Amino acid sequence: MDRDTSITAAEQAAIKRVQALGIDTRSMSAISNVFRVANSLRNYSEQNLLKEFGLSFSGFTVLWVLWVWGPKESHSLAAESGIAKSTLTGVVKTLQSLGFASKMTHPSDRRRVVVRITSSGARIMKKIFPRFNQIEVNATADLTKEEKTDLAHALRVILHTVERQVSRSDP
Amino acid sequence: MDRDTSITAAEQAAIKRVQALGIDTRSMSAISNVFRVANSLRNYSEQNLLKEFGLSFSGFTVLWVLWVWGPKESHSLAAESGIAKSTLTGVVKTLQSLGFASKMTHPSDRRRVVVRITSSGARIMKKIFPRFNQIEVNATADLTKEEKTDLAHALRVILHTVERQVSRSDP
DNA sequence: TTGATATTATTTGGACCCGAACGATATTCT
DNA sequence: AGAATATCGTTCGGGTCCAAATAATATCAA
Repeated sequence: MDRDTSITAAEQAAIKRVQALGIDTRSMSAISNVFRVANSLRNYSEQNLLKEFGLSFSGFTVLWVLWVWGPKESHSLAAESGIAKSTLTGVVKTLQSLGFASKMTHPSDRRRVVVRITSSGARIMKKIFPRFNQIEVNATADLTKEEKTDLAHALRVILHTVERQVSRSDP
Repeated sequence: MDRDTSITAAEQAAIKRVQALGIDTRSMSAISNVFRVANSLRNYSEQNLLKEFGLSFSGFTVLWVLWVWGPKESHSLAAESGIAKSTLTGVVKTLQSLGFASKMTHPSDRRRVVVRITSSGARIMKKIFPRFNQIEVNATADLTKEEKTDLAHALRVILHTVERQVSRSDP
């Protein structure tokens, strides 16, 4: 089957709407489609995979970070997961109630908290992640290897650019 | 300046963690970076632009859809905005309180509701959107025109692929 | 040593987010 | 026409999401 590469009606309407305003539609198309794909895949994986284990996308992300990195302190766990510290408190509470994560106070600083994945959490992760990856494989099934590599590459460039701007406006 | 195209430490750790599990790391890298970029840009634009107008990213998206398409009924407005109908109720309520949107019952079917952008909302949108586009331009500043086009293209292919899968598993 | 300052995670308040249940309205069937 | 069915948007309950305020602990200063 020929793959479908057409611009959606929404994107066409958007371009038409802004073309008189001096908008860079090339950048707009690139970024707006990032949001569309992320949203679509987030919903899809929550519905068709994560729901089955009582996990939200954020819960899955946090668990994934713990699985990849091992035990982590709250502030870096939140940063790595892309959520605020205050949000992390709630997400970890949910993960604890599911038995997938546990908390302990830092051995030398009682303000700090170390979060770790439980063996049950690791077992679940070993089951979920291949299925999550299958969603990733299916989503990119109509791209060639080179296109996938180029896609990841371009997104990394954007990520570095944005992070540089964030850190510059941070103080 | 040479652009930074390096893989982040997080991505390296992730690849190392799953390489023994038969995971397709190429697809993983492509998709996980979509999430990272979307999350990063969403937070950035909320913090540095939308907050100033009392808008959430979702509120901005809904207003954008109304601006592009004109008045819309709730169900299609929700679908086009990528949120659930129940979520839309609250978001529109917020937009109303800001004076950016208004609701009316459908002329021939009193179950339905038609949402439209107000003139104040349109005025705000004309102010916000060029600035939002500037964020998009900055984010993609280190990509060539061709790379931006290819990026949008690849993302559209993914979008079509995912939507096809969704519609197939829908009933 | 004790008071001031800084750095943790948590709580709070309000918005978002979803699916499921609900009530109102339309449509279809007999 | 009247009853059953379908289709709207809203409400509800529970989790996520954030910044700002708070509480607990650690560090610095005098």
